[in-house]
Amino acid sequence: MAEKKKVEQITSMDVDFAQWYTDVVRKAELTDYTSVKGCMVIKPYGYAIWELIQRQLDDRFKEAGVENVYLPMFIPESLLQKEKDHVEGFAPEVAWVTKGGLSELPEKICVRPTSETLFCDFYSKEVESYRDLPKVYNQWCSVVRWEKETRPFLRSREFLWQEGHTVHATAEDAEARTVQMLNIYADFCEEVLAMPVIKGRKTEKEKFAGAEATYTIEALMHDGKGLQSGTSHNFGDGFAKAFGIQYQDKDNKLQYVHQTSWGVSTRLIGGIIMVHGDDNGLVLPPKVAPVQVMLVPIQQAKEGVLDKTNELLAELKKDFRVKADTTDKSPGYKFAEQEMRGIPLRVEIGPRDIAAGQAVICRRDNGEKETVAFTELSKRIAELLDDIQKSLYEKAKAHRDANTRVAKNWDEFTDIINNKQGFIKAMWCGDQDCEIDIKEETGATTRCMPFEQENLGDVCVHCGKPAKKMVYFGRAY
RNA sequence: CGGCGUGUGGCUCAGCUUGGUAGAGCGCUUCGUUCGGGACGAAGAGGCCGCAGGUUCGAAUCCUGUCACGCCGACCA
Repeated sequence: MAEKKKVEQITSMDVDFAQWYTDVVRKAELTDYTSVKGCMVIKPYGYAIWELIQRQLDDRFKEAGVENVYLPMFIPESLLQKEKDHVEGFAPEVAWVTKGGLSELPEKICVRPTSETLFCDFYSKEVESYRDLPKVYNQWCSVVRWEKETRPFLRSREFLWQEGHTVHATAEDAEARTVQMLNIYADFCEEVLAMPVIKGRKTEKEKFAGAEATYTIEALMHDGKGLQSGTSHNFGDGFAKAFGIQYQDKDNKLQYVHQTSWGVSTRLIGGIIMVHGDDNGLVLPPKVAPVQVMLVPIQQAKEGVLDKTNELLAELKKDFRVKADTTDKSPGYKFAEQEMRGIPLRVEIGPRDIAAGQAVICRRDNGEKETVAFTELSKRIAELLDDIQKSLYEKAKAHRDANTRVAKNWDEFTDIINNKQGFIKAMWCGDQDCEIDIKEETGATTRCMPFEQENLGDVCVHCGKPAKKMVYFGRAY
């Protein structure tokens, strides 16, 4: 039998998707568990992905006029409680500090689950005149939410994210900023993460605690479940009234500001894994791959092989994130290892190649191999990385489209949920009780009311009352 | 918070039913041979069996308690 010896094979995604995910995270060395439940070590390779996300997203923020700041991780209880809906939404998952050193604190302090209240407190002092507006601040930080069930990247008790918080003079300005940031997220996901997303608005039930409107980008994972990948909230003047954030306008009248907030987290890494990964492990889009090209010398003890590898490494380093694997492992081991880590391209350099003045390039996404002359290597690698980036997006989009179905009536809806998974497009009456019934009966939630509405009929898919909106439904992470 | 499950070298696990000086594979170290899809040989290092009580001459093993982690639900990025 030509059966290869498989050392510690990962679980197939078709057998058990959740186990597959856990295996990939562990074997690709993205994270490790710690002695605090739900808190993970993000290992160098995983953190490098986050740094690439951070850098490229931050660049887009800066282009959009965003300034970075840093606020404390502690919020006094009294401050958290100023906005009623907000505190009710977050209270069940807040971690509290009750002691400082050996003495009880006079007032409990919470570890930020999100920083709206701190920003509001800050803005109430910072904003006086219409000339002070707008303020477009963002912070990169971690937040803590005491979740019951945790999974690496998808739901941890402490996670890394960015949270933007803005104040504006008018409702129109706030709305424009909310949508602008959602568009930045969507473009980023599609162009950098190769992850297609649906843009839309959350229902009243699903919106952020304290928000007037929540916009979202929703992605479909390989197993047919949805992932809320980023949100942008318009707060109107609700927080401003709770926190007394006012400015004097040109007519010398006091006005409340209008606010927004928006965020994406390390959950995006979970999205990358579940959108692009396969049974050989992680598959990284070149734009977020810490190593885009791995050089693998074959018979590296032979005269000239290592020299050529190092020569190519030095040359390619100018244009790509490239490394050479010169460990003593066998080539087959290295191949499998690099596939597990999702490295987009592998370049094999052996005695035969060197004699012929060429190398073998192998793509992670489809396994295709080709031989390329050393002189053409850099050019070809650039082309291939570009092509992989595009192919991954196309493949993910094709998968999402193939798993997005229209349900015209309740029979169709339940059939899809029970037998096919994926997104369901259906008409909805807009009634929250109906939304709750749908969830209880099927486990499906409203993912969003997409900006791009289609008319699929006149009546609600569940209750038959007149339909108000076309909604994406699905089971979600 | 409910259900299920698991805690034994770095990892995956066996041993537990029927108590008697702690095992395997992988990984790791050193040396040598290898190298085009997870190579091989030789010699080594490494564990008070999650924790605390109890039973016993004797506990990884039996009893009680406790903690932790994982998965599935409900809640949530």
